[in-house]
Amino acid sequence: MADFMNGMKRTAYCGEVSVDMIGKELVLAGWAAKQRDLGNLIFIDLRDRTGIAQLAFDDSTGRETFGKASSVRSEYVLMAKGVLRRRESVNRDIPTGEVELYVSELRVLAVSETPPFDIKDGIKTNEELRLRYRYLDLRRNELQSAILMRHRIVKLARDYFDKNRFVEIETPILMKPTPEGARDYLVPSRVHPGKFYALPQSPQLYKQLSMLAGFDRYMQIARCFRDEDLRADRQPEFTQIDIEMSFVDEVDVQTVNEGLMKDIFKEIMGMELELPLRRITYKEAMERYGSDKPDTRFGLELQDLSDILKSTEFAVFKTALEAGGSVRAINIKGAAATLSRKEIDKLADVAKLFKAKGLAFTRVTDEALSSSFEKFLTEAEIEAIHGRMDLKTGDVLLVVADPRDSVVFAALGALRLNLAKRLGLIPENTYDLLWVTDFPLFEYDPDEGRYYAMHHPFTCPNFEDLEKMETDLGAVRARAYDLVLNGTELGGGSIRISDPAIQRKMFAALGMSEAEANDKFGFLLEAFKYGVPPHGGMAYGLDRLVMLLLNKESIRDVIPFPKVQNASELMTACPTHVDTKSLDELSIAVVREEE
RNA sequence: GGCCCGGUAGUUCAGUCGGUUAGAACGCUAGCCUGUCACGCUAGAGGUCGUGGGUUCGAGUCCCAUCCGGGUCGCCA
Repeated sequence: MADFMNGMKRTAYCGEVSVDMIGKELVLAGWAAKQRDLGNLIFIDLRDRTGIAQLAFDDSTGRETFGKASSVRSEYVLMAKGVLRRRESVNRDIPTGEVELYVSELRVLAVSETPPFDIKDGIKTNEELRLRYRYLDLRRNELQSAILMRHRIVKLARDYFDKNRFVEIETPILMKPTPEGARDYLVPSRVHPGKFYALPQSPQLYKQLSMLAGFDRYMQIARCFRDEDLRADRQPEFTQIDIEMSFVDEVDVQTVNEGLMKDIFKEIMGMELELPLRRITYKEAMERYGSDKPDTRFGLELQDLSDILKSTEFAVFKTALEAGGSVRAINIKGAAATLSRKEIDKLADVAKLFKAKGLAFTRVTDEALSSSFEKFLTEAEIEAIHGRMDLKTGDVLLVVADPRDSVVFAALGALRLNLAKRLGLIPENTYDLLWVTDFPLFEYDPDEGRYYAMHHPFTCPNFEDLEKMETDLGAVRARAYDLVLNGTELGGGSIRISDPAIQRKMFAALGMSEAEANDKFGFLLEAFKYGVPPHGGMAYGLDRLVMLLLNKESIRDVIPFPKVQNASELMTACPTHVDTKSLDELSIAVVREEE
């Protein structure tokens, strides 16, 4: 049976014992990371969340205590009282390596089975196993420091916004389903058979109503839920740092958030951020980087060749241009040596993944120039392209043409990232933070044949584009902005519509009747009759921020208890079946279920 | 829903052209060991080769299906 803790109180953390505590009697507590039994001499590495301290036992140690020490195995929970002394041989690899606790009393508070994998940093264990035993994986320093960084960022954000007179307001977790946008997680109502709540995809409407209520500056560390497929940087349940402000324009919101970023980079990373941050428009981001979340840590920028080729006879380019599309290219400087014909064919597969029909190229080596398309062009066209692209010996030019600009951007944008990674063009330990502004208000869905709100239907149009709300939806710009870090969207926000007339235009543009708008958002429209301050806000993905700051590949590495790709949790094995009684109470009949 | 990658002792992996008793390291168990810290030495245990089916004289290896995990496209207002 395990020992009790009675009468013993921890007096120090393992990682914090130091030479100036030598001679003091201390009580340490933690997990046995390692036991080294040398016969008449035993050492135990005791681990807690601050680090490791060495416990020492020898033949002057009481027989019972020595016996316990020799029975200790990995992950036993121990409490040890003793006097801190200088080690006979110092370990320079750990901060506490000059001292050890010479133990007079040892309590084994809990034994442990041999853990299914080693609990140490840098292990290469299969993630499935680590997730099944997440509580063991979380004992590792690597994960502990990620969770600690989360804590520090959240604390810092709360302090920062408090200092700037923001109020943290808790918004409901059970709320009205929102039919547009991501799929909702639904929660059945027992009291209202056949009716459902939804978990929030974001506290959007409540934070806007908080502005209407006069709180003026709102913030929340908000848990959000989206029932969509997962990715390395996407979980069904995630955390946002969510804010909303009244009597502000875009720059006011951005300025407050830049201040937070500056504090985070300074306090967490020890880096000075230059403010104001760089701003580029959506249009420029797409044209130069082929992405609305451009990674600008490296070049490989896109160039438009459409004007040079406007009267070309080459069918591939000609049909793209005649249909209103474009021909664009990137020059991969000096890559001819590394990119063989075969490699370029593989790049074509990448482009095809993004619906490009093919990838045209020119490869210039010392020996020869090989090109998939130049034989179809005139001398003048070739010369103009080489000039604009600065094409020299050793370079590889990649060209994508398509009737849809979006395909050209997506394909070249993906190639750009792919090549930068492969060729090692991305500098390490560089954090490139910028605003992308002037997003389009609408996005066309060719399948449905209609426009959707790119952000959400409460995003304010740019006033200069108001008349286009009736004539040219695709050209209307939104007062929306994204914060981008190293090619990942960290957060986004907008100035909201506070004018009922503009809101009506918005719903009309989305093909939503007045009745439909009232049914879905009636409470908001009603509220907006009673004095709406101009307002706007922003939300950041906390998980992504921590992931990027720690240079992790996956968001799972910074979430304490994450879900796997099929949205289940391996440790508790949820979701799960529920008993018929529970379903009956909810008036729910299951028509199809998983084994 | 589509495509791609992976699954062999507790863990990380190797396993040749389909061939006889499936290996290594670490971990684990036992014994010895007074300055270790990747302790050392000796001995030992440990396998449904993800699962099911098929081809074959013979399958970890080939084929089909399926499960699990990862990446990605669609999706993510």
